[in-house]
Amino acid sequence: VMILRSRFLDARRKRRNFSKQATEILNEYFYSHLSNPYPSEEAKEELAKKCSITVSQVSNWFGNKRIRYKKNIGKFQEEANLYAAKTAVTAAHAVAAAVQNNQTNSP
Amino acid sequence: HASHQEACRSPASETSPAQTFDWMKVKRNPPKTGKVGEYGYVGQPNAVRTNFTTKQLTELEKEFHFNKYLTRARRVEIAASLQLNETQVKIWFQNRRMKQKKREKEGLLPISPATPPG
DNA sequence: TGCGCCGATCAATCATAGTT
DNA sequence: TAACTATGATTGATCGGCGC
Repeated sequence: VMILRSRFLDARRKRRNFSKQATEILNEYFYSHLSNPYPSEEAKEELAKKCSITVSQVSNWFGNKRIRYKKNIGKFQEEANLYAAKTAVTAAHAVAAAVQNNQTNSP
Repeated sequence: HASHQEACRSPASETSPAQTFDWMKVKRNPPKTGKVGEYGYVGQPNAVRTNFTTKQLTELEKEFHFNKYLTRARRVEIAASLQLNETQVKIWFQNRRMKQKKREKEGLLPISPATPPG
């Protein structure tokens, strides 16, 4: 078993978890697009900027998230409901704002 | 099988996290990387990911630096000398090119946070 | 009709960070 | 401190689309 792992011992070495808010942003996107969690290149760039990470890292995050989610959906139910509720509130606010905006400046 | 739950809905914000969408059912076919015999394909469809040895990777890397693209002839030579399928060599180069491109892209933008507000 | 390439993704695994 | 889990990155290989 001379599987020379030495080739790795250089990159994956020091890994840093993303900031909590970055993960928050990524999860919000993921769960609010659960029917099709495949952000476009543009969306990835936007997420990358908001999270202060690279586009590749956004791609890696979604790739890992999708695989791990479908591998064990049950394990993510709690998280899914959490973000579902969160986005629901956000959506409600958005609607409220839209209504407000509609009443104030709309022919 | 088919579900009949979507009538009208916003592009975002799902209401039932428990739903199983098509992307969750996606399954990749197992690798058909069978061993190459003198009589053509032999052996079972290697159902697992091949682990290239350091020697193979070193040679492939060396060749890559010489040529980013392979000719059919060169591919045959390398595959034979490294005990790999022509397909594996072809795929390795393909992935290597993508990796190279990603590196060039990464090593240019990240270091330039020049982003004016607005 | 087939092949190689691109771009995106899958899926398994590695090595580490965080938790118990 | 050890054992276990969560997570970011890597990579051989697949999928769909494009051009020749």
